[in-house]
Amino acid sequence: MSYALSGKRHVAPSTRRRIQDVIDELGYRPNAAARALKEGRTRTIGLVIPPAGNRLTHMQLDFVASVVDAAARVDLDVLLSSSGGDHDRSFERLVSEYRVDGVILMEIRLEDPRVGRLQKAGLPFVGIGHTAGDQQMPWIDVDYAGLIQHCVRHLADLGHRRVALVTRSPELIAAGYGPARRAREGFETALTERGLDGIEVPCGDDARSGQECVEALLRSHPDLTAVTTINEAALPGIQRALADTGLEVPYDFSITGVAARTWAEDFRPPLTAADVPAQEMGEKAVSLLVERIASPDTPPRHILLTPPISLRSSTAAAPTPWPSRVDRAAH
Amino acid sequence: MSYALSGKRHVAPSTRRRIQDVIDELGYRPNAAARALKEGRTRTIGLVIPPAGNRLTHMQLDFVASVVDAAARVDLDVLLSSSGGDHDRSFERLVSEYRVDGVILMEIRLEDPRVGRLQKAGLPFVGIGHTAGDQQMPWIDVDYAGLIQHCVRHLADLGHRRVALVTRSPELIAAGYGPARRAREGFETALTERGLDGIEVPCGDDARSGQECVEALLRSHPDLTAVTTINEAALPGIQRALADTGLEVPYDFSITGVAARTWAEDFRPPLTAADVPAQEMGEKAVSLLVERIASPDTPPRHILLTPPISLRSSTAAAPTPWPSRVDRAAH
DNA sequence: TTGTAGGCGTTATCAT
DNA sequence: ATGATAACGCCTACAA
Repeated sequence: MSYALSGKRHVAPSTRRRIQDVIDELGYRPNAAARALKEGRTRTIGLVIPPAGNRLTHMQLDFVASVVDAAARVDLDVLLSSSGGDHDRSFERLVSEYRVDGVILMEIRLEDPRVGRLQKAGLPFVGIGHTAGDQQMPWIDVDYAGLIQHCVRHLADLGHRRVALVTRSPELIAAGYGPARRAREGFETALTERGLDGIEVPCGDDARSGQECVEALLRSHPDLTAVTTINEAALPGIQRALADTGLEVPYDFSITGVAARTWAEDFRPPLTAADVPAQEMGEKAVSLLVERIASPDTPPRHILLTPPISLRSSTAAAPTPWPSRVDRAAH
Repeated sequence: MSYALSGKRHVAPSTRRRIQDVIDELGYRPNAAARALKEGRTRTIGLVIPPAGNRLTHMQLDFVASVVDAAARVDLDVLLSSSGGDHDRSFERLVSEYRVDGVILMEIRLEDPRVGRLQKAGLPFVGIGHTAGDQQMPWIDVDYAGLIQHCVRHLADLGHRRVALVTRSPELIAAGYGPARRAREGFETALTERGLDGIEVPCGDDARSGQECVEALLRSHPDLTAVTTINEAALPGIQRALADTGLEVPYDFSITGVAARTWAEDFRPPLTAADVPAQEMGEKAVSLLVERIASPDTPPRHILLTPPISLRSSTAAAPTPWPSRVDRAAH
């Protein structure tokens, strides 16, 4: 077939013309599978998302969208696969049938069997999140420990003495979910450092859980004056529970944490929080993967993102314990 | 190669054993591209999502997740592609390089060039949403017209005389976005039918826009007592604008519309709304597509979903015009 | 029951 | 400058 006219070698205008006519007449379209077979690569990357049961958070959604975007920019297609749950077949197909040139693995667990699987298959991949061990793999992660530590310090500086950390669901924690674990580390570090009282509570990824969780918290710890969280989906519920209890943010109660920018800005009042740079993560993940595909034997790079904490309006000085709520009227 | 032992024909245990040994030793793994080339199908479907710029709504997200899920259940992979914006190359690759066996096309416009493109390519597809013309294509859609009509009737029954329809963004409407158009039809039908005053306002897909939009609405139409909407992303803003104005839902003001179940339930108070059955739509879309791929010449089926309107707590009798807000204290 | 050959559509190489 | 040919890996029909 005289198809080397994809610019590879020189061709006479007349021939080019003739070929074009044939293409038009026969409605010729190139076949990706044949090309993939010949070239040994698919120009497709796999994106492994958490199972659909656990609905994706905004952060994750933004991340997926930005991966698709970044991939499209370098002419890569994205094959979606949810792993975990009952359809691990999908993941297995991805890694074992040469369907993709590389994989982006979301929601890595501290001990994650998928990592070993990918390594055994020799398929290039980058993780979103990192495992506990020192496994040789490239990853991108958000520095939850540092961020939460920073948040708690901020609260301590404002005079809060007892703060709570609202983390993710019990199941996720039990499964060894990195961000939850590392948020805890940062939380405890800051607690010790500043001599604060802290309480950590797991919380489902939805408004209802957030509400119940904070209600319970306020009942059991009436002296609580601040919360920090990595659970953005719980935020509307947290807000609601506070409002229902008659606590006004930030005068009576401070909130801070890490969340997608939209959520932080949509919070009322706007949330003092580290804005997870989902867009940036998506772009970096793709370029890291592309790099990895090109040279699989380079030592893996790690990118730990520490977005700045945007000071908005959800944190303020701790209410003075006694007499309490009238104080601020005096200002 | 002697591995028609994928169950096709009978094979002696000894041979099978021998082959298995070789497989293990060489680390043989089947190659999807080769299979696709031979079989003439890819076992992959394409899912065309709106461009990442416009962040996906929860409805859309739920839909994507359920498509991935349903596809996995029948061992199909999902190739993601965002169309519109600047990366139409991605869409073009999808339709013209035999990368997928069929396509699910989200966010169909009333006049949508992609439909013609797919038809010309002879690629099976199903649309989420339908075009204006009588184009021969299978689709699944939500009956926005009927739903909004129903919502307005409900408001009329409750005594509301002037209601607003909060629709989607001006750009989307200008682009001929079906749901916006059809919501308008239903709105106007109900208005005429019941002799109500109505006003339709476009609104961006985010909380901020929702808030601004309702604030403007309340300024320009002080006698407004109810809103119906198809813009779920605007809901938090609508809620906020009302609260800021001191209007209590549902006593002073009623809200209803169509939204993902989560949003309706998370609304405060819980929203009387038609819950978009995203999950069901995803499953149906996949099975419609599979059917279509199997027999492309069958006349295309259409599925118009009319989910029931769940009566929750965001609608109530219109406040009596004069004297107004004290009335309900008397109850 | 098992081995072998040919072709799916592409592209790279070799010959013209 | 262009036409012919082989090979990527899988599947299947046919031969042994």
